[in-house]
Parts: sequence; C-alpha cells; structure tokens
Amino acid sequence: MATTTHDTMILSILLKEPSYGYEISKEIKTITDGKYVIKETTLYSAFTRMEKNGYIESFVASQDLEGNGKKRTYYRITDAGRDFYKDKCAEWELTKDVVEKFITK
Amino acid sequence: MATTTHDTMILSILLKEPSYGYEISKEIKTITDGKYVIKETTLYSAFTRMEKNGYIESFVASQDLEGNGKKRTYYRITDAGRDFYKDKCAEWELTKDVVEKFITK
DNA sequence: ATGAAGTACTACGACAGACATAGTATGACA
DNA sequence: TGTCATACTATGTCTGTCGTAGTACTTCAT
Repeated sequence: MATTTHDTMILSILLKEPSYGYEISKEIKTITDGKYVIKETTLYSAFTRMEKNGYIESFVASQDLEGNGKKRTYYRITDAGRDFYKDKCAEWELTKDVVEKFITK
Repeated sequence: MATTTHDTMILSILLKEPSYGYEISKEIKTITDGKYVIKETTLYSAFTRMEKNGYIESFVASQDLEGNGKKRTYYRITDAGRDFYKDKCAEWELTKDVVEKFITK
C-alpha cells in the first residue's frame, strides 16, 4: 500500500491553475482546515520528481505582469499529469476499500 | 502522509487470535476479496519491526497439539500493539478526511 | 518411491519518498 | 536598519517496500 498522496494533492491544486511552492503549501493547509501541512522539502522534491516524470512543467514568472516582485518557479499540470491524477484517484478509491476492511472506528 | 497500512492490516487480524505469516497473507487476500495481496518480504519484515517495537510477540508452535506438522512462528498482539492499532485507526480517519479533499471521483 | 505443488520461512540488496538540517536570497514593512 | 515573510536549494539519513534468491519441510498424485 504505497499511498503517496502528496502528488495527488499537488496535482489537484494545479488542475485549477498554475501555482508555485509557497502558495501550494498554503492552499494545502487551508483546504484541509489546518489538518495537514506539507513539509517544504517534501513539496519541492515532489516538484522535481513530477517534472522529471512529465506530470508538470515549470516556468519562471514575476509576481505581476510588469515583472515586479519576486521571481517564482510556477508549475503547470500537463496532459500526462492529468492522466496520472485520474489514476491516483482511482488508486485511492481502491486503497480506501481495502484499508477500510481492517479499520475499527 | 506516511500511511503504512500494512501494520494496521496485520494487527487487525491478530486482534482476533494469534496467527502466522502464511495464514495472515491468505486472510488479507480473502478479506479484501483478492483486491490486495501482501508481498512475503513485506509481511515478514513487518513482523520483525513490530516485534522489535513491542506490538507483537512471537512463539513457535506445531500445526496440532500433538506436535505434528510443520513448526511455525506465530505472532500474538500485545497491549502496546492494541494501542498502536487504535492510534493507526484514528490516523487513518484523519488521513482519509485530508486526502478526500483532493480527490475527484 | 518420486516429483511437483504448497507451505513456511530467511537473507540480501536496491530504491524511492519523506524529512531533518541548514543555508541563501529577495521583498515588505515598521 | 532590521525583522519577518517569502521562495527556494543542497545534502544526507532513514524507513518501508519489494525484487531476487535460496532453504526446507509436507502433502499428494502417480
């Protein structure tokens, strides 16, 4: 049961629009009502891995259109990433079914 | 999200009665309607780890009371194991809540 | 009686994801 | 001018999973 859900979380956020590390980490926190906070190193190494696997693409951009503010590395989900996300969702449903058999509430 | 559910599965089986490798692996398969099959090495290394952590205890016994049949290493859940199992169940509920926010069915 | 299939493991090594620790650098704001 | 928030990178360790391989005993059909 290798349930690497980090990729799923990140990709689900990128489905809406491109984003970058700091913002994604904030979003994960707010989406989960503070129940989960992703570690920085975990997040950034997920970016590297997923870009290598072709699930996301990076591009550098400034905070605003005039090129002011900090430069950030944004990530955009690819078609392969969307497929991967779908697979991950299906895998999750299966994992859930399986694990639930062994859980006592 | 380090959801090592193997320990949870194994412990939930040992809650009922002591058991051993081969039998547990069969049970996991039948309980999940064949949806999940644990790898032998994963199972046996989980035994070692959990015994080291005090969640299970091992004892060697024969197939029947007369001492006939193969000798097997049985495992019995400990009190610490029961606590650990409860914690794991609670952790699972939390993980489920968290992950579900990022899943599209 | 012999061989194949099922049972019951152990040993070893490789790999990947998570994360601790640490450091760099810029921008905002008081 | 300094502190805090932002936005990362580098490095190394640890742990769980699993591939591969091998051992040994039991059961059962031929």
